[in-house]
Formats: sequence, structure tokens, C-alpha cells
Amino acid sequence: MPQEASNKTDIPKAYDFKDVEPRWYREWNEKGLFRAEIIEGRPKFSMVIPPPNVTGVLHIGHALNNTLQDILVRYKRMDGYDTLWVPGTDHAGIATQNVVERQLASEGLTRDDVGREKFIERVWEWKKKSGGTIIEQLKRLGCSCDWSRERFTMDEGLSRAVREVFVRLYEEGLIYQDDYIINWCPRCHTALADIEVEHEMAQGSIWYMRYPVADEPERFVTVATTRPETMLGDTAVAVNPYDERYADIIGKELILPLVNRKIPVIADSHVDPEFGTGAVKVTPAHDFNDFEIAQRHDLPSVNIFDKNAIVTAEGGPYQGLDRFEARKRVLADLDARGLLEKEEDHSLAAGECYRCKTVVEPRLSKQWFVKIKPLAEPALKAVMEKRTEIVPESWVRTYDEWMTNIRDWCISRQIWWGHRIPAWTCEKCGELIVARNTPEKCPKCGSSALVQESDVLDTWFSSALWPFSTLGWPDETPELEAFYPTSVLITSFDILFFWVARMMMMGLHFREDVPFRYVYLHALVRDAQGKKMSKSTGNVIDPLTIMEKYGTDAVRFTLAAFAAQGRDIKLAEERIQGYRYFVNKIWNAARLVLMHVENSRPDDLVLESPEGCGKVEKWILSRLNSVTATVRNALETFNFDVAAKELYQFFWHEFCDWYLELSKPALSGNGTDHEVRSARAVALHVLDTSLRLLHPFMPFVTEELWHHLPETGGDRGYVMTAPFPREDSRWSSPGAEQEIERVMEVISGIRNVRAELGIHPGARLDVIAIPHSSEVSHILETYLAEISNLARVGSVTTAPGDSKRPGGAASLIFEDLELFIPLKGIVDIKEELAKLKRDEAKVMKELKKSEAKLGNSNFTEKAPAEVVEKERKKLEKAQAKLEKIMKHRKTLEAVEA
RNA sequence: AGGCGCGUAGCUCAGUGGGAGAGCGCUACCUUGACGCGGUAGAAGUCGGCGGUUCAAUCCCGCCCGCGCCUACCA
Repeated sequence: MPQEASNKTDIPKAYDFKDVEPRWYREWNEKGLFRAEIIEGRPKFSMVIPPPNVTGVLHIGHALNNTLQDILVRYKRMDGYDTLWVPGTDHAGIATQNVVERQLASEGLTRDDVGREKFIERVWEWKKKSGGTIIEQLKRLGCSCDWSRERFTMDEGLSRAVREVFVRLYEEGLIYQDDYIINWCPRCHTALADIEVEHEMAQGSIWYMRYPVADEPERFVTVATTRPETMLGDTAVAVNPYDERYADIIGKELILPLVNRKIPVIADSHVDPEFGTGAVKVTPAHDFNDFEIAQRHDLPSVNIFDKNAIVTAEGGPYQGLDRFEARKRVLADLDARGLLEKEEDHSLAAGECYRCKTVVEPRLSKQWFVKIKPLAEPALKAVMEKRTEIVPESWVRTYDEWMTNIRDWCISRQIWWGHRIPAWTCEKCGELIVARNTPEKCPKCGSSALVQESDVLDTWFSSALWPFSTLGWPDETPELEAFYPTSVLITSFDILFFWVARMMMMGLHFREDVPFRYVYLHALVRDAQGKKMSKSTGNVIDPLTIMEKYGTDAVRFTLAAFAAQGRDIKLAEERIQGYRYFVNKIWNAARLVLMHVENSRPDDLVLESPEGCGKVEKWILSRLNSVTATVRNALETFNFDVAAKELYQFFWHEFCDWYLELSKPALSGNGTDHEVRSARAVALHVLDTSLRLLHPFMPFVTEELWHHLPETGGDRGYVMTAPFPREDSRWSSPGAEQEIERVMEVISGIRNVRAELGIHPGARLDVIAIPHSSEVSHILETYLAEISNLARVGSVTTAPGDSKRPGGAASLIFEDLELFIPLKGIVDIKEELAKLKRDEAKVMKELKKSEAKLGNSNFTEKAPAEVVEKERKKLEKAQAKLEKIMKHRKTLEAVEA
């Protein structure tokens, strides 16, 4: 809370997200920070949410998807864009209808018992009561959507868009009705589009059945089938025209057993003579291929199943049997007649309804279709011309393939929940009327006896319009003007065709422009073993549970850090815990900084430029600047993992581990006034900038800390709306970076020696230094205090290059520096010698490698000059180092002897 | 069957035509007043296998093995 900012000393030791998260979310929302404004002249950034099913609850995939969107939109908002992120839900026709049907079933009712109108009322009631669950969960995730613009695909406005699109496509001849074979779900009682059917390989059987030849009692044609029950609807047997085995029988008739119908033997090149017996039974009403064969040969169709996949009167004695029961009976009866030749194992992929997993039944029926080619071609072209860019690019190929081989889209569904098709039939004259508004009477005969089409539209038909219907289309609204095309669509690759492709088609057709400039496709979240998460396997990670346990920021950061392009995310709970620790690290680093700046005058904490700063400060500022550039660039290219990891590495391992440690004395008031002020201002500046860089990833902890920062130069407002840091070459300082890296190298080196020799971490050491370059002398002099502090060194005595190496001492040898730590009685000369030999071997190996390279004329002639030069330097360094190691070894050997 | 992707430290994964990296885990040590949700140091890999291109291959190409996913009308 801003008013509590003066209470900085009260910051608790550990970050308590439970208190912080709801508090800030409420405040952002109340202050209207999520709301999109349209301001002339400002750049625009917009996204539409992939609308979750209104029946849905937040799963880990949603968490990933929406975290990535939120990161991007928060970044752009901070960066000065007018941002709009449109949220909403999808009416999810079949899924929602199933939910309410289950509810009815528990009352012992079916949808037919209550009737269409009452049923739809029940669905709306359900939606009002439970439909908002996932929206509330998105808010807990921190999503900064513009909730004032929340939409639902069945809203009045969106429904109007659906009718408009349907009527226009119909008028353009792109929607038609036809008898066609479609995928039918016998449980949902509706047609399904091709892509709504899932195929899973499973072990089944293939049966060989004999069909007697009509006029030759002893002769049979054997057909192979995986679905023997459909033989009741056979209207032909097909063979390959070039199959000699059957040449003489083409055109003759067979007796269809059990049914005793005569069916012809026809020749069709679709038949593969190699497979089975080379003879195929043809059931046009219940098989896609057979349907096509039937069309080519003008065969009749016999529909043997009703909507429940129960055998109809056409099945004679089998009427009333379920399809699986019918199979058993048909096989038994064939066997009894000696017409079942054999049964073989056979693996096949039966289609299943993607909503309820019931095996679908191909079925001949009258359906509505969208003629897809005229829509698909521009949609493909737009991607090929990069008017919409798909990221990662590897998906373009898949998109291309699908869009090229696309088939007409079956859009009618025989359910009740959804957009009812705006078509009416005149009972008097049979006229078909397609209209935006319910017609009063038949335009042809004037009759008012009009009956509306009972089918509703595929849910994806309405979601295909989402990028413009949510912005007010078909009205020309300011939102549409400002925010279409949207900037980016972030979604999971598995709905590239269901949804993305269809939005491309509809957007281009009705808005004459692509619906989005970029499509970022992220991966699926799997469990730690790489298995798909599913309730039945019991390996789901519930985002709400882990948010409860580790905090939302930790969950978001984990998802971002693992969102590498083109690879599935294998998620284990330990990862989240690791990033929970990071949140805590940020919290405590902030505590440290705030503790030291709380009594400063605000003016003293302002940092305008790195001028006047010491090298350590210049170094961290330079690093911060380069991290800023990396993060920005990563976000612009959807490399969320790169951005997250860069921030993690910088904040923890550079800012905390080194900068704060190096400057602790100055921070706590040791040093000149200038040094103290400078250290504090820089620490605060880096903290401030880091919080802004981190905010898109971790909105809550950063906002909380932001309000603890001192108000240098007035109210800081919210980090959510603070400017996103921008790189600036003035802050870059390669010289300081190099120098501090040397200091770190020396400190780490001494620490290493201490650890290896088991010297107590608290013990102060006296060090003898023999520098071999002015550069390293300078480092030793300038950073004596830092080295002493962080490496626990008591004194450093510098000795000239030709002085005698101490005998009973541990050594640390660089190419231009030798350090000796005399420890009487502690250093075991044998141990030290062994260590030197290890070092020697290591350097020798590098040295030989370099020598070999440089000795190869092919290398020195063909490799780029800079690479060769680098290799020379490497060799020199190794030589210098080796020389010093040898010298020290001799000294020790002399002592020992 | 075709297409795509993956195989790098015990685990999860980055990465690049010229010195093998991170996180977690592991080992040793540490009551250094921001943090033990911490610190310091360390061990650990024939970069799936075999060939090829190249002065140089973990990276590029080919083949093979293993795994995953998507698409397909072999009944």
C-alpha cells in the first residue's frame, strides 16, 4: 500500500503472497488499469484471448497460455502502447450440452423430456451460476484483461455477427446443404467435423466373410472387413479392375448373406489387390470410402443405423440391436452357415468423438457445409506472404499442408445449445429462406407456415469470428478501427486448424485483412516423464493448487522459464519450488537495499547517469543495461524462456551475489559521503529497474515491493504502469565489466584455494602477491578492500617478480599473477604438490591443443585471422601459466628435499 | 505409410561451425546482522550410433537406432 511506504523497516523476512496477491489485483482493477484506452497517435497493441470453454476450469495449459499473453500485454502496456486484451468464453456447444444433460440425467430426465426451449433455459441458468469459474481463475493468475470488454460467443452482439456471416456466405454461394456422409456421434447425437474425430491405434480383428455368387452355388467371393455388422447395408463388392483373380466375375451378382439381397461385383481402382482378399464389401451409408465408390458407380445406399447406432428395419432380423451386439450376432450367424472363413488380429484406428470418446459412426445425412477452398486459398497466401507470421516458423509447413488438402467444413450440429442456423423452410411451397431476421412469411407463396432449421452451428463457426466479433462487428466501432488486426495471437498448437486457420479465413473474407500479425504457438505442458497430463492417468498438476502452495508469481515465472520454442514443457513440482525461492530472493534483496536507503534524502538517491560512479557501480549498471536489451529483444521475439532466465541469472548471480556483496560496506555507510551515496543510489536504481523488468513475469511481488521504494521525485504510481526499461548506450561500460571480472576471478580463486585446503571460512589469510602486469597490479591496489572482504584476506604483501617463491605456501597461479598463502603447519607440501601437478596437466593439455592447431598450416591459412589470433593468445597465456607452475613446483620440491 | 520434432551432467532442459552450459539433485564446509526459501567451493557428460563435408563438427549433410506428436481412404 502506498501509504505504508514509510514503514519499510517492517518488511517481513519472508514474502507472504497470500496477503499480497488479492490486494493488488483488486486495486489494479478498481483503478481501471486493465481498461483499454484509445488515444489518438499512440501505438496500439491488442490481443484476443483464446476463449476457454464456459464449462472449463483452469488447467495447466490455460495457465501457460494466459501467463504468456499477460507477460506480453503487461510489457507493451508499460512500454507506452494503448493495450487491449479482450477476454471471454466460448459456449462450447457439445461440451456444455453434455454438462446440462448429465444434470438432467441425475433427475431422471432427458433433454427430450424437457423440450428444446426449457432445455436452453436450463443451460443459460447453468451458465449464469457456474460459467464464470474460469474467469475468476484467470484473475487469480493475474491476467490483465480488459474485463469491461468481456465477451461470450452466445452474446447478443456476437450472435448477430454469426447470423451476418452465415447469411453473407450463403448469399455468396459458399454455404450449401447436402446429403453427405459425416462423422456421427451416437452419444451426442450430432454430426462432427473431421478434425473433431480422434484416432487412436488399437488392437482389433479383421474377419474374412464369404459371399456366394448368385448363379454358381459352389462359388464364393471372400471379403475382408473390420466391421462385419455393416454388411447388412452392403450394396456391392468391389475389386480392382486389373485383378486377374476376379476378372471373370466383375459385373456378376452375389447373394448378400443373411439379408439375401443381390448385389453386384464392381471394379474400382481404389481397391488395393494386395490387401486382404482384394475384394471389398461396399457400404455407402457407413463408410467414407464406400460412399465415394458408390458415387462413382451410382450405387444405392442402405442406412442400417439410427441416430443411436442401433440397427433399423433395414437390418431385418437384427433390428433393434446395438452395433456391437449386431456384430456378434452377424458373425455367429455367418459362422453357422459356414460363411465365416477366419478371423485375424488387426490393428486399426477407430474414430472417437473428441468430446465423449464414443466411437463415431460414419453416417449418411443432410448437413450444412462451408465451401472451403475459396476461403482457404487467401488464408494460405496470407501466411506465405508473411502478412501473418507464424512463430515458430516450423508450423508454416503443417499449415500449408492442411490448408492445401482441406475439405469442405461440416458446420451443422444436431444439438440444441448453440447458434441456431438462420434458415427456414416454407411448409406450403418448400421454399428455403436464409435471413438475418426471423421472416414473417414466405417470400415466394406468402405463407406464414415457416419452420426454422433445427440444427445449430459448430461452435468453431462463432469462434472463427472472435477477433472481430468481440470488437463490435458488424458495426464499425472505434475498437474495431483501433485494434483490428490484432497484434498477436498466443495459443496452443493443437488448435491451429480448429481455430487459427478458421479465424484467418473469416478475418480475411469479412475484414479484408488478417486477424493478427503474429501467431505464437506454444507447446503442451506434460508431466515430468513427458506424458500428456490427464485426469485418468492421475498425473495432472493443478495450477490452482500450486498457486496456493507456491504463489502465483512462482508459477508464472516457472511456466515462462520453460516455454522454449518448439518443445513440450515437462513440468515437475520441484521446478516451481525453485522459482518460489527466487521470489523470496528478490524480496530479501529488496529488504537489504531498502534498509540502507530508508534514511537517505530523496535527492541523494536519484541517479541520472553512471558518471561519477565507481567501477563496481559502472559494472552493474552496464550489465543491467545489457540485460535490459536482452529481455526486450527476447520478448519481441516470443522467447519467454530466454527473458526469464536472463533476469534470474542477473538478479541472483550478479546483483545479489556480487554487486550487493561488493558494496555492502558502502551501503551501510563506510566510505566517503560520495561513495556511500553513489552505492545507495545505484543499488536502488538496479532494484527499481529490475522490478520493472520482472513485473510482466511476476506482477504481484514486484508491485508490492514497488510501493516500498522511496519516492524519489514524487509519487511512483504503480509498477504496472511504470515505463518499461529501455537500453541506453550511455550506461554501457565494457571497461568496467572487464575490470570487475578480473576482481571476481581473483576473489573466486582465493576462495577456491581456501576450500580445497579446508581452511576455515572465518580465518583471515595473509597473502603474498607477485603481479606480472601493470593491469593486475592496479587491480590488487584498487580493490584491496573488496578482495579482503569477500575472500577474507587480512593483508596483501606485494613482492617483485624476481623474488623467491615462499616454500610452505599454497599457491594460486594466473597467467599474470601469482598468489601465495603461507600457512605454517597447515599446508601439506605433498598435497600442494599434487594440486600443482593437476594444474600442470590441465594447462599442458590446453597448451598442446593450441600448439597442434597453430602448427597446422591448413588452420593458420584457412581459418579467419581473428580465430587464429585468439588461439595465439590462448597459447601465450597457457605458456605463461605453465612456466609459473613449474617454478613453484621446483621451490616446493626443494623444500621437501 | 507420409510429415514434423526430440535424443547434451543423476533428473529437467538451454546452447553454438573454433575454449561443453543452467536449474534441481549430490558432496564438503559455513550461526559473515537481506535471505538456511541463504552463502562458498566441488564432483559429474565418448553432446544417441556410424559415415561424410570442413583447417575445425555437439552444431551442417546422409544413414541407422530409440522416443514422441501430427496427418492418411488400405477395407
